[in-house]
Amino acid sequence: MKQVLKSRETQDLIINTSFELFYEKGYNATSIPDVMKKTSLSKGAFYHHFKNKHEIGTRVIEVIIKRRIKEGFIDPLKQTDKNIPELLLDVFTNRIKNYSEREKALGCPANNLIGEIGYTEQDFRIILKTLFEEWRQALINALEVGKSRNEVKKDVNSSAAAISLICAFEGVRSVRKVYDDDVIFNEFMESMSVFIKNLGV
Amino acid sequence: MKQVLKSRETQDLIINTSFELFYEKGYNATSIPDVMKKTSLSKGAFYHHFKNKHEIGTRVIEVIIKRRIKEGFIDPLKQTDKNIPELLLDVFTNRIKNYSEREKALGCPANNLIGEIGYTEQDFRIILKTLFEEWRQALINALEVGKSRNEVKKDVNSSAAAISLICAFEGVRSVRKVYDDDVIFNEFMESMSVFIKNLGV
DNA sequence: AGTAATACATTCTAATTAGTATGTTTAATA
DNA sequence: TATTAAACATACTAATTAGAATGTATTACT
Repeated sequence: MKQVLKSRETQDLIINTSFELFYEKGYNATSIPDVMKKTSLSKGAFYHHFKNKHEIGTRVIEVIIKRRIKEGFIDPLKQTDKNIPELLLDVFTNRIKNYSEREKALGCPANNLIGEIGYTEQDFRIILKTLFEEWRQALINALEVGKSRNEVKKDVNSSAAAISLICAFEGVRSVRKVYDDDVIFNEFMESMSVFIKNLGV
Repeated sequence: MKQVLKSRETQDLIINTSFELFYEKGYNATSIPDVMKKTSLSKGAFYHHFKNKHEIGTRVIEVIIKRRIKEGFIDPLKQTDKNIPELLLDVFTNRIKNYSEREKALGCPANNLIGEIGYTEQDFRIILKTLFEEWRQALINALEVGKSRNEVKKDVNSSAAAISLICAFEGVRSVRKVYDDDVIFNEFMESMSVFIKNLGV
């Protein structure tokens, strides 16, 4: 097999496996031997491709977590031909409805990582900030389009509403982890729906 | 010094120190030696008073985290002589305004712990669930009192609104960790205020 | 074809960890 | 006051960890 391809494949395997373990056990509770045991590769393979644990942490955020949020939350917001309040409702509630039991129980990978960030690991914070900022801008843009088409009230503070939507969503995924119960999601969606309708004209 | 008093004092010191380190570095990233170095006591002292790390984890949640949420969020909700929407606004926004830089940067201790919970550590989850449920009930009760006094719309789903308030609050403390910026809190409070006002008649 | 570089595997070290076993001192009790 | 038990401290073990050093097979290059 071609070297560049093989190398790429191995790196992807390590990144994906790391993500799975970070998601299941947390970043700090996952060791490099843990990861490499699951890949059936050796420790040598890891340190050939990555400098240290911190580097795989950043790679996981940059590659996997970023992709998940982009595909799941940011890209769908670009369908600005749709009615904006309806689009928002759809993005935030349908996403929740389609979560697997595993995703419900384990919460949001990005949010879990944030929970683990203290004064150390500021690098992770910076990358996540950029990602959240992109998400926030996509929401602001959608709301502004909505205003211009008279689908969203003119007096809505788009930036504030955008932050609130993100916070509420991240919050419910945390709280749902504690409850381990679909009632939480259902009641949250009801309130979310009221909140979004109140943004509309 | 009396033995029971001395013992109690030492346990409190270990619990408080553990909380501080769990809060700053996270539960998994904090070791027992870390804690005991900070108390200036020995490892022997720790294992004389506690069975293992898991036990100090549960004690920290039961004693410190529970007290913080009770005093900061649940007890204030019992002033049901006040106008309910105003009370809610006060509890949720004033709390945020008074956070220290440290508390802003480190987020909510309960939420951080939730982030670290995976399939393992289900014990932590159960204790936190009871606490959140108490919080939720206090909110539901306040909203129901508000309805009975015609301060809150009759068609508000109290349970759903309660969950949303909790989720939004936990969410903003997560997101604020990422942003490291007061703008987030200010905009969140604006949206929170709109949401709460929409609950009122 | 011969040399070099890459992709790993194996082996090692040094540090850190949870937890135990065994002291020693201080306070309680009979 | 003698005995006991509690509150620690010290010293240990065994496992796990991050990461380095070194070896080997495979691919790339000249």
